[in-house]
Amino acid sequence: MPQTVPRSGFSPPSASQSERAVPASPSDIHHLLRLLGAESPPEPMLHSPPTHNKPPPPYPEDTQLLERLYDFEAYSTPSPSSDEGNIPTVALQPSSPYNSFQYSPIFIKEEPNRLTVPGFASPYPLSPSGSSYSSYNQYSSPVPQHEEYIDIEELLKENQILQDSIQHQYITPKLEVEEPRDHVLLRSALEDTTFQKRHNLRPIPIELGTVKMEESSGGADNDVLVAPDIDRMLSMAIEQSKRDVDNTCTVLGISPDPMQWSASDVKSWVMFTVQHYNLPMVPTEYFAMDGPALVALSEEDFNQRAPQAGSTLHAQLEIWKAARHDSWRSTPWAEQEQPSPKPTPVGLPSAEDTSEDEDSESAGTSISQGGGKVKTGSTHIHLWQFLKELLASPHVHGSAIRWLDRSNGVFKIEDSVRVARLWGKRKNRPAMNYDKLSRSIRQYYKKGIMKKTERSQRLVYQFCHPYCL
DNA sequence: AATGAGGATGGGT
DNA sequence: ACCCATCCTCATT
Repeated sequence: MPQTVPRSGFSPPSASQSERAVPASPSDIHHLLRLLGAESPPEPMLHSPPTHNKPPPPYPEDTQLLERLYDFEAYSTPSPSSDEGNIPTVALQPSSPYNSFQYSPIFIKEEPNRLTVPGFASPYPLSPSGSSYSSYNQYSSPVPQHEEYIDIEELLKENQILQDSIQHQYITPKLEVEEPRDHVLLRSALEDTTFQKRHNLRPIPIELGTVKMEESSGGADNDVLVAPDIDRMLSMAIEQSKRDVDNTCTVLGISPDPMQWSASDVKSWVMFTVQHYNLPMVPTEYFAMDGPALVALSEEDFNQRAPQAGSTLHAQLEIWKAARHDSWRSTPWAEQEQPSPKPTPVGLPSAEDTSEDEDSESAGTSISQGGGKVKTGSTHIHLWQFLKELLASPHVHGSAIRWLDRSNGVFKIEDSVRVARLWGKRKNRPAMNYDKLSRSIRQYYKKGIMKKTERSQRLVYQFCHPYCL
């Protein structure tokens, strides 16, 4: 049992008692910082089994995990046509949908086929034809491309302002190392590297001298992080993770409550998370289930389905589950503003507790504080432009809408409900549905923006030139 | 039941 | 005027 520290104004969202333990002794911190500063990552066991006696499962890539945590790309913003967003992440795809339609073929990593593992029979076998698996090859894993560089002076300036944040960012992985099993929530929360990505930073060791707190000039040892500071750091890290959850909700158009997810939502979430953390591709057949079923899976279940990505997926799901029950839940998720230090929304009765979250997703401007904005985009966007935006982010929306024939502007709406939901969110039309959306699309026939496909197929539309360019 | 086609109407810009 | 959003009927899958 790790050493614990008195809780002081920090309470992880519905974390079990075992998850509340925080390693905080000076030796721990020193050890962690040393590990952080070292170029070689610590034990490749970010998601190691509960006991240290047990040999770690094979995670071939985990020796580079720490590095990956600083490298992985963030999802792109869904509305490049608007410049109001300021998401502190590096766009995965080209930033504009109007010049980014050719994604180069990218080889993706794939989870080894668990069906070949002796002694394990997956309840979610590949489809008979095996074709459904390959259909996701287009959702390529991100290719690290650090094309964003900033002025060093600007960076230094911001470094000063955000010094606390920086410390959090760098300290987090160590806690994970030290607490491989516990702090499931924190483990994932602390994986956030928004700041690094924003500034194209490499992890650099933080000298303890710079970590000391302004207020702790008294008798406290300069080399010691006092408990409240750690609490504060963890709290901020969790806040960041909440923002990520929130952003992901908006981007994917799914509820923040995994229990509300449909099978399609689960698929989207799995794909997104795998992509987001640069994990090996997971056959979505293994997670062909709805939200409640997914929630019911144990970590072992996750690992069986995805030996390399399972732990992270499970940890991420823990975050979502926890966030669901946290204080910020009372805010309609589609327009959540992140409660910064004070998470108590005033005057907001928690009446709308559960159940109809899926329907309460009124559109919103979604501007979150602190960690950046949820890019919602302009309300005055045209439908055809919006559809192209979604099409331009196959890694995010590929399960909802995708190109069938890019060169001819033929696309298919795979999830009419979600596309309509996203459209309604963008246009601030909570009552939007596919019936109305499709009516608008059909208006394009007359306007020459779209046309009927030669062989009419359900949910398949085609842009006219030059709108498909 | 979900989707497609298209008329009618009204609102917002 | 334009672009939907909404509601509607009827046809098709």
